[in-house]
Amino acid sequence: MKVLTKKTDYAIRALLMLGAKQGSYISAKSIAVEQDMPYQFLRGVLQEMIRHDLIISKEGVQGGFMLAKDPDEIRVRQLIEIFQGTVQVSECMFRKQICANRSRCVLRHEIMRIEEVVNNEFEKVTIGKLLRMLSAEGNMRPALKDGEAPDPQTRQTGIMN
Amino acid sequence: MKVLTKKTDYAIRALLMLGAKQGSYISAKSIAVEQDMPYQFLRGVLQEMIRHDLIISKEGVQGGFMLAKDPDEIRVRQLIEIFQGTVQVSECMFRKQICANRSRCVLRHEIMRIEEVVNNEFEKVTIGKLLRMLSAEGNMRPALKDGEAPDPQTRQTGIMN
DNA sequence: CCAAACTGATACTATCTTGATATCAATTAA
DNA sequence: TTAATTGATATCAAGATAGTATCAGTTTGG
Ligand code: FES
Ligand code: FES
Repeated sequence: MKVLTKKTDYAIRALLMLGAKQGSYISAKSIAVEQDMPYQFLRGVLQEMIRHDLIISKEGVQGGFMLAKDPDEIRVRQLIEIFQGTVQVSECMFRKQICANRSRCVLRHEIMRIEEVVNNEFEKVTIGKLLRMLSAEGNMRPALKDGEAPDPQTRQTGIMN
Repeated sequence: MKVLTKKTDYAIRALLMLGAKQGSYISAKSIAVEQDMPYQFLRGVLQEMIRHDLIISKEGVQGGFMLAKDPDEIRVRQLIEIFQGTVQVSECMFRKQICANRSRCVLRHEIMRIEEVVNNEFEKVTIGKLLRMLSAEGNMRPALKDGEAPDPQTRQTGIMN
């Protein structure tokens, strides 16, 4: 079971980059290069976030993207909703035979409670919170220079594979 | 985001049927018919559960499947693990640039905590618990007779669509 | 003004996961 | 002995996710 898909993953990381340089426009290309994401794919993700008013854009030379709101108001929960849809229990359980009364179904009840817990937790995690953690712990890394290979050390330690 | 896949869904429902008639062998066919599941697909699910010692089987005429343990010891969590694998946060986040130190990463920390909460909750839900709820609330329904159409009333009310 | 650096929009392809089917051998009860 | 059953496995279909390509429109700096 995968909690975060690539789109959500890329979205969060892109937002963190924008959050780290608030006030200036950052191009999709620079994000893609620095964070090693597929350019066109990332662009789609960014456009989706524009539609949801999380970021704004400027076209043309020197254009790019910028946060549209306070990082503390951008919640991972919303990102998950945007890119992965709301949590669904199962297409269904217990069709005909069982569960004559849906509202009283235990399993359904349990699962909806769990769903709520998960949502509440992701609600608490904001881009702002993540940004503060990153800067506080000095985890921010310099971008790769042109043609430079990613540090293999980093690949193994700092990263979830 | 889908919490339970078809396999887990079918597994739970099959186990409930077995649990409702403990001590006798129930054939895959009768489960498939009664619960309206694809026969061969269900068989795969049942075999997987045999491999994990949740049920036992008897071959040949009058053969079928039977619970291998107390319903209270069959946990939805284990079923999810069997059919959907353990919860994965994301294939990865924050590769090169960010998260030099994986163990200190906020997001990772948050997500793992959430994962634990979810697992704990599903751990509590057992087949036995579900069985008791079902019988207590009179939710058990008679099987469909040959060629009989599912009650449309039931389709709309008793069921999660 | 024009070329280059950008985003907007959208269509397409590839890959992976899930869901479903099909087949054949082995077993067992009547 | 035959029909009902499971064991094992191979294959296919459908859907979701991931990634690519293209072209039109906008902006800026020379
Ligand atoms: S599981 Fe759907 S109503 Fe009970
Ligand atoms: S998200 Fe992977 S280590 Fe932080």
